[in-house]
Amino acid sequence: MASIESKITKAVIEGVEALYGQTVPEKMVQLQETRAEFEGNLTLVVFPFLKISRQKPEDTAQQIGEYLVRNVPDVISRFSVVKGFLNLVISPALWIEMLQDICKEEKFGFQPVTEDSPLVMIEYSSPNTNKPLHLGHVRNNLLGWALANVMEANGNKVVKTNIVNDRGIHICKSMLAWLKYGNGETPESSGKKGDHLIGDYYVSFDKHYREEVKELAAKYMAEGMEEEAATEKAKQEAPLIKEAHEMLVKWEQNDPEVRALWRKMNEWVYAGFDETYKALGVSFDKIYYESNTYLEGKEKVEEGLEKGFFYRREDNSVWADLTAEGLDEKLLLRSDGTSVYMTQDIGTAKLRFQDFPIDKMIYVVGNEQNYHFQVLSILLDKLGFKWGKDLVHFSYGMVELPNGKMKSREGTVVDADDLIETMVNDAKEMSADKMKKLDGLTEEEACEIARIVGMGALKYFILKVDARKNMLFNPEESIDFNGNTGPFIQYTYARIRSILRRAAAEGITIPDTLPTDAELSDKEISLIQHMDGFTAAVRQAGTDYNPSCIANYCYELVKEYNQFYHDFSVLKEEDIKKKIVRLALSEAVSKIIKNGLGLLGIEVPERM
RNA sequence: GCCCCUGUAGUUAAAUGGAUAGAACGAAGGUUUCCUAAACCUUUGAUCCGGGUUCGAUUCCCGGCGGGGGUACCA
Repeated sequence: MASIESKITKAVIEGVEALYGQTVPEKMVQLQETRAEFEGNLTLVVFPFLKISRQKPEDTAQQIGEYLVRNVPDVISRFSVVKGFLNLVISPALWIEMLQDICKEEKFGFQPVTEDSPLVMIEYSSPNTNKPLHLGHVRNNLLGWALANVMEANGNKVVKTNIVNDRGIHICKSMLAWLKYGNGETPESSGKKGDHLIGDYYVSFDKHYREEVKELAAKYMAEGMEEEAATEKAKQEAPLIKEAHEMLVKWEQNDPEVRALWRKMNEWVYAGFDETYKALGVSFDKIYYESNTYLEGKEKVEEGLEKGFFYRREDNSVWADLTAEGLDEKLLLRSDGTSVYMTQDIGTAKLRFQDFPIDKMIYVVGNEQNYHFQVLSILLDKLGFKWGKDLVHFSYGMVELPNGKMKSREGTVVDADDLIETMVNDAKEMSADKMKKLDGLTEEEACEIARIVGMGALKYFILKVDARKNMLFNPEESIDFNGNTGPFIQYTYARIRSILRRAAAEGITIPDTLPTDAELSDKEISLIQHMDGFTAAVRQAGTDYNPSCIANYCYELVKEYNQFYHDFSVLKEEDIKKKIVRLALSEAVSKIIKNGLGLLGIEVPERM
């Protein structure tokens, strides 16, 4: 409708000028879909013009309507006025034309990427290497992947990147526990996925550490300390944590043994992550490791110090004073010279800037980091990164469970691998009895469909929610395959494909030129009109950085098609023109579903 | 304390400042000689409170109340 809407917008602007002698900005022309209870396809809201026309809403609408029918009769065949709303009936031939465009265009609604397109880098996932991925990571990965697709569909060159937090005290904890309690266990010997193996040792460390703290605190209390102070001291003095710190120091000093173990264990974790990423269907163009970037960050901070952006305190720690920007002072280097989170992000930025001519940087990170990115933006800008000031923190909400927040220590995390397996298995069970109707499917094909549907359910469940909002993940509801769910949309796709296969078998294909004089029912027009909304949904997802509107759009479209599907027969229609139009409609809907879900990283099955 | 985000049916969640707030799940009922019933239809039920701007406010502004997050040597 881009074309229809812009035609009308132009005509309205001309009309207002001819009638009332004033040019109005395009923004004032508000066109919306006509509500089902009134006749018409598009509705112009005339309230904004009242000040110019100096007449009653009804009269203004009537005058504009008459002007349009007179001047663009090929676009608008007739109109009606309800209060301040001018309902326009669009000429049927235009709808057919639009339908044809949708069918022809392979990537309907997308903008082409050219050499001159801006380069957008998207960072997402960003795991720690001491534990497997959980539900929170799943939301991050799905959003990051979808956002990358959306940016590309809006005509940007996209580089997907991951920063792996592969160093620090937490990794040392896993390493230490493995040395102490591991008996040389490996992924091969235990049959565990590498990331789960390491995660288990992280948990094991925590368990032993807490025991030590408890004992030590009891000892301090026996010596007369208050409970709180005793616990605090015990946390710092426990032998295990001291050992872990020693290990971290050795790591920083490049101790060969520690480094070798670190490398070995990280490799196990990466192998595990790769499996999970593959199952989620996400990938990266470039992976950065914090062990390579944290030193760069220190250098960059020193540089900023020399230039006078930052200052050093008496205890040797380095700070940025952001009070002028209305923020606090922020630590950049600890008094012992070691780096913090912010330092590492600055170093990573430096490397990225060296590697790519980045025009825009998007960080997909949870909303608990809002303040961090506000500060990072200012710091990068000060340090001379041209994209620093406008960096986008794609800030998504937490995932909560019915019984509260996820906490790894309390064992209330939902593991990503478990979740994926459960979803796919449920899809398999679900389809087992439905599959009877699909003869000739091999076991392998049935499994593939179950995988597509199970993952579709999971992805859609997460992506349909506004990214900024915290969401509740109810494991039972997420497996639902009815209602506003991925499988519901996939099912419609499969049915349409089935219709098209049958039509092809009957020797009916959609011609390059659709019959422009075919009759269209209101439902068919409304469906074509909705299809065009896809373009707007893709644009909006790109400007708002919010994939959820695409998910909701697809659902609306499918719902509408399903009603159509039940009211009309596509294949049994005798009027060949109508039949072709309905086939074209079905084809167009299936194409949009495929493109739309594709943006979300959801596959569509040819049959299910 | 200060800063940021958020508040819509029992639940999960839509709505560039536009018409009677649109769905899904749940609950109750109905539809299949018909292109895939994983479908469709009917019934049930909601904008936290108080002001303001506007022809018009779920949306924007101010003040309460509720929920979440951050808050300087954790990442």
